[in-house]
Amino acid sequence: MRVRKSLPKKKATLEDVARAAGVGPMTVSRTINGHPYVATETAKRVLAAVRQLGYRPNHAARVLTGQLSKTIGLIVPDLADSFFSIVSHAVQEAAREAGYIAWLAASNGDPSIEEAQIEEMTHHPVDGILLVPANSQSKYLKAVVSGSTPLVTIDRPIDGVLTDSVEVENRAGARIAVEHLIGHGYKKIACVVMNSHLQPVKQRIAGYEECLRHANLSRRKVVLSDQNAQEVLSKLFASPDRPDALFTANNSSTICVIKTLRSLKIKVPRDVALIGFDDVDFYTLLNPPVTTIRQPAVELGRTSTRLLLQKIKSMPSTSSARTVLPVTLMIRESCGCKQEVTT
Amino acid sequence: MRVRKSLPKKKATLEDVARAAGVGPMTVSRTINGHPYVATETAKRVLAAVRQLGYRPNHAARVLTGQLSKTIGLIVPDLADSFFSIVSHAVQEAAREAGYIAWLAASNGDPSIEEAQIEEMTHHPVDGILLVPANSQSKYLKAVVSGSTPLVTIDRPIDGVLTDSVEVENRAGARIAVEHLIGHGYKKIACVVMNSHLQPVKQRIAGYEECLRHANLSRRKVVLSDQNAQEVLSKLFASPDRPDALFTANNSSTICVIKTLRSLKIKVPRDVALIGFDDVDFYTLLNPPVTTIRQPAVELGRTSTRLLLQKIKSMPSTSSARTVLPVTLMIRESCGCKQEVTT
DNA sequence: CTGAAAGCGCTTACAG
DNA sequence: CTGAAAGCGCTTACAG
Repeated sequence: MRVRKSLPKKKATLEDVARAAGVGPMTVSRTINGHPYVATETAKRVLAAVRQLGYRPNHAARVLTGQLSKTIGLIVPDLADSFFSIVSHAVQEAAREAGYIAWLAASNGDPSIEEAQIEEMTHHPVDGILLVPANSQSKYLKAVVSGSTPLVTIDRPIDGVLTDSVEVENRAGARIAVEHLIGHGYKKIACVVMNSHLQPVKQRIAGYEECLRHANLSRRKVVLSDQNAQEVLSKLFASPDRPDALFTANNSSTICVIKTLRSLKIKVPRDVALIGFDDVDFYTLLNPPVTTIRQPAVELGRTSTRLLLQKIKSMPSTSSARTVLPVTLMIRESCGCKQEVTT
Repeated sequence: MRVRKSLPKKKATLEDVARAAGVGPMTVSRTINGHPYVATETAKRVLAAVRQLGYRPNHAARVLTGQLSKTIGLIVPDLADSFFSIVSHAVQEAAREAGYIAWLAASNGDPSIEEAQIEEMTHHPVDGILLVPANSQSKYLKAVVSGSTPLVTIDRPIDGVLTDSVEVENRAGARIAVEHLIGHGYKKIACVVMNSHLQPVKQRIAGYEECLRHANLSRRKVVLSDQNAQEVLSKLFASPDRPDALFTANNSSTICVIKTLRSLKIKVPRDVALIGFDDVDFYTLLNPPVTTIRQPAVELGRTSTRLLLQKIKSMPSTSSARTVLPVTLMIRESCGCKQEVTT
């Protein structure tokens, strides 16, 4: 813990330090920035003065002279969402460890808010932006990609342009889930989705279909909204070929389905099995505990931050790449597996 | 959506605009900042030039001349925590609406990280800081409060100094919870806590004790950790006067208790009733749904942001105040209440 | 209503 | 190894 006699009214400037150390401003600047060619003796005097005055370089002045701002922007649809909040926390941490500040913004999934945030960030300026695009088709985003601010997308790519992106194995993950259901002997596996316009969800659907086609089983995609869930699912389960298993392709659909099945008195996994994509801690507390595909949220945050920071250092000669992170099947009970009650 | 022919390599400066508009730099500055005394005709020309050049004021330059940075810092223990992530989202939103940037940082509950973050923020500088203190007793924090950066604490006060703080009715909320349990006829109500060093938790315990003292019932405080939960609770329920109801004073203890009771085959509410402090969406999905005291997380974020922004505007003549937000009893089934299954 | 001057605190060349 | 000069892009007084 630093001790300070009294909080100085005016913050010390580089010149103050120079005067106190009896050197020129440049020597202070060089010392602080770890430049070579500073006599060890001089450096000591400067450092002493810095400590004594509690000097901290003025950020604005540095930026004004063309230095990096050491700030990255992160834009997610919703900071309160469990998945994005984990990603955000990881980004914040990785940024801090690298001496970077994280400017966090939420778009609420609104492309116009997203655009305004990006405009602000690029002009502020930040050194780079981490983005979970609200709309993959956005023309504006395409233009940003070819702009001068390094950008890395998280979870979702931008259509039609080559960007650095960090995603998860959506397609393969869906296949793993569906294969597991097939392994249980289920024949009528339906895929339930909300927000089916999102890239990752589309990929999960593709994985689902691919897998069933392979197994020669019939496919059935059910698009849900919070409003029509009751009606759609009750119809689905009243139909002659009602499904014996469900693959819910994202968190919101998993929750919606669980709620609705309960009110319809359809028991999981007795009446229908269930595997969801995207894991949430609370799923272990549900009855039955929900089997899911877990996404590496922390890794997503750390990896994308690292990538962006690299890109910032090596601009503009960098080529873009897609990084795909593996997912894990978390076997619990909603899929039909039994599980011992262990502590 | 703004259209740009080509992304200009160099950003336009105020002087560029002045030249394009055929006026002096000051006139541009005044126009942009909405000062009076600019001829409407001139203003029009300036604005046209601004638009045409895609001019955006340079933030660093403004800050360097002593303007507000229009940035506030928010430090929470954990961005991934459901409660703090909701608060953070609200802060971010309220800040954006006011034209402010939110610099989000997580302390991980570590006072030394917290201190480093605050130092960085104050020197950056930010115009103000929103803080969920990791350690209420910190000497460092006390010093910060008397510093020149406006500070508002969220959820937890700083001991021994007068700060602006926005909290919730911890004490009264606990009383409401315990009174509800008493209303059910329970006589042996234990209070289970984790992290009992935190101010809000202490207040909840105080409310619990106050209420039971009033009702002339015996008190019993149980301090839990994830490691000893199994042992402590099994002992508790093996004892002759085992509790017939539990008040879990925070989210982590609620979850830990629910998990442990399950593995001990103790049914809620049949064998023991339960009310938790701090509500989480998922509690509605548990069996039984958990009755809780809900904290107004969004309001906490919005109110504290508003307060901080006010303080920034009116510094330094402001007096400090504690704002206490009301909580709500969310009656579900773990307390012993029956509930119709409604959609 | 408008503008030229000076300065915010730093850093990048340029000279020693 | 060290320093004086100029400038980053804006704004605050100060003059008209």
